[in-house]
Amino acid sequence: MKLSTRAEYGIRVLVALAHADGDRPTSLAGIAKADKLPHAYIEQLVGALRRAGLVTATRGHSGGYRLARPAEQISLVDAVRALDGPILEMPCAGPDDLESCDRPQDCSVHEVFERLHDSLSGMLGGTTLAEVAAGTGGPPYPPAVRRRVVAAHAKSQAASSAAPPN
Amino acid sequence: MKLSTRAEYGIRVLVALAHADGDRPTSLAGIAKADKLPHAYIEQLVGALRRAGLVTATRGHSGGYRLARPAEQISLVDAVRALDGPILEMPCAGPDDLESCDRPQDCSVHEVFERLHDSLSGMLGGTTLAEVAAGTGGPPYPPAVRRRVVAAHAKSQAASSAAPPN
DNA sequence: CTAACACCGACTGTCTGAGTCGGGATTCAG
DNA sequence: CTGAATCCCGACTCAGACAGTCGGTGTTAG
Repeated sequence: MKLSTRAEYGIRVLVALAHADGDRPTSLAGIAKADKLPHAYIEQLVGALRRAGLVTATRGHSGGYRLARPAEQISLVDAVRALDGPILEMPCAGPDDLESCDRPQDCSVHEVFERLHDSLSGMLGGTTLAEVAAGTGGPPYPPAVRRRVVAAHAKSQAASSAAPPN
Repeated sequence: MKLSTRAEYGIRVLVALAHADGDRPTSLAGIAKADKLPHAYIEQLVGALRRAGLVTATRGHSGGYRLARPAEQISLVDAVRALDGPILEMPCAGPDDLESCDRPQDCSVHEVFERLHDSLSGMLGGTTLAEVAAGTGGPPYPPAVRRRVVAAHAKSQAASSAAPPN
């Protein structure tokens, strides 16, 4: 399980744009240098972001990119989808394509994938660029959830004999 | 973002074992045929599961595999870790390796990855084989969470101009 | 002794992710 | 009007991982 560098870099760029959100566009070259990202590469990423309507570009001298909407209205799920496509790519995840699962009748795993998908897109969809840029890495996610998550984590750690971290 | 087939098949095998949880071991050949999985392949997967202490094997004629612990005590996160390694593989996710992030100071994205990781391992760690096998795809996850997740999903769908499903 | 099973290392093919390259189109400054 | 700074785009490369396969060995029950 991993997020592609496309998504990662893309988000970094968006965050940079959210930060520099003056009225003048920001050049990719600047972001690339500041964040140590390969310029030619993020160029193509940001193309996807533009086509998805998340950023707007102004060309020519002293041109650059701007967020297309205020950072509070751009969620990470938008970014990831624009860059990586489906959030969870599986033969039979996703809330819609329940039928594409070719396993005979009782595909019990199916529901797990769905929940996984929901979990992911819920978390990503619930986080806006503004929050990330502000450093408050996320929305007011009730601490109870966090606690439960951590507890489950710890429990399963204990259960497994010698589970490696991560 | 995707789960490897290793993890998927591995979970399927585990579920099969949980189902057939009599006292006699179950042969891989049977599972492979019943579930239409490549025999030679899951053989190596199940090796990993054994080495991780999730299943035990008995060799020889009419041998096979058994769950090493009751299905209620095996969570999906155990399985995925045994099969795929780290739950979320990133330069700078994971609750522990915060330092491996080489970005200068303000790696704001960092926290996002951590939350993503928590979200994933929380969901996986909170689901046991028994629940999956029983078809109740998960623990008594409070419906409130599910609702919030779906709402966020819908919201972000609406926000993006024409976001594709999944 | 043989068939059914687990076990193992090595091997292969395909695909995708991560980036590069070279050029074109646009705009602004001097 | 020339040149520099941008965005824009398609084509290309290259390495590594993933998904399997293969051939053979060890072990046990009937």
